[in-house]
Amino acid sequence: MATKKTYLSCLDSVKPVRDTLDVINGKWKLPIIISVGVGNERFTDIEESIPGITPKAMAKELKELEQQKLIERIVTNDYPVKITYKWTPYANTLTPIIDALKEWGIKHREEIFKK
Amino acid sequence: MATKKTYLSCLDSVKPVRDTLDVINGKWKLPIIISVGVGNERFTDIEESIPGITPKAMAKELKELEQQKLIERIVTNDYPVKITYKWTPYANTLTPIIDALKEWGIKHREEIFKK
DNA sequence: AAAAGCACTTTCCTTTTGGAAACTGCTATA
DNA sequence: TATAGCAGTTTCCAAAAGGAAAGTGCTTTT
Repeated sequence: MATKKTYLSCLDSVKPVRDTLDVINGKWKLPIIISVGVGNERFTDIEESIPGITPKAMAKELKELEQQKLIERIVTNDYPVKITYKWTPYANTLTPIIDALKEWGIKHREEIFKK
Repeated sequence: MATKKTYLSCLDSVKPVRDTLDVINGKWKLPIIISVGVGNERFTDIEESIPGITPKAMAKELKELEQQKLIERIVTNDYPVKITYKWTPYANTLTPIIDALKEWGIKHREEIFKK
């Protein structure tokens, strides 16, 4: 009889982690979420607050974040038309992730300079 | 006088978050870390425990995780030579991140099915 | 002797990501 | 009237990521 499946299953963790990564992956999604989170609402303000981002990346990522209901695009029909971006309530659920990533990044930088 | 810098700075958060993302980015790094974390030690065991991964991706990501001192590659000079992969102590510092991503993934899936 | 297991590597190819630069159409300000 | 600001779009291109499939060299099991 063939011996099989010597490995241990880790799908309980891997699957939900991958579901999350599918939403927040990429270089720019979390920086944009953070920038909007601190109060930047206008396209150019968000853009200028994130060093290195291009308007092309901005537009693409903002569209995806809108579809995922994490960022809301609001058009006010005053003169002139004003476009603002805001967190949806659902974006708040990401704060534990952002905090964990931020804390690790700070410690990691210390760790690197220590050596 | 020109009015400038209407945006709010978010570099305090964006920079460390990006430092972290530079380490754990990509589709496979966290799944591999999780798999090794639950006790898979052999190349093929890790590979089989992560649906969809190829040996090519495995080899590349394992090398990077080794360089980053998150996974240790251990060669035992018995007959036959045995190669095992293990968490370094530093990998333990990632658990808050993994937990946060896992929890969000579980809730997100519920959220999607609710609608 | 043949087949299977282990730990990978190699080749080929497609898709995705990323960046630079210029451009658009509208409005507001100097 | 010219310039600047806003919210993007478009083009071009290079680099990176991702996947399928086959191969390698060694060992162990049947």
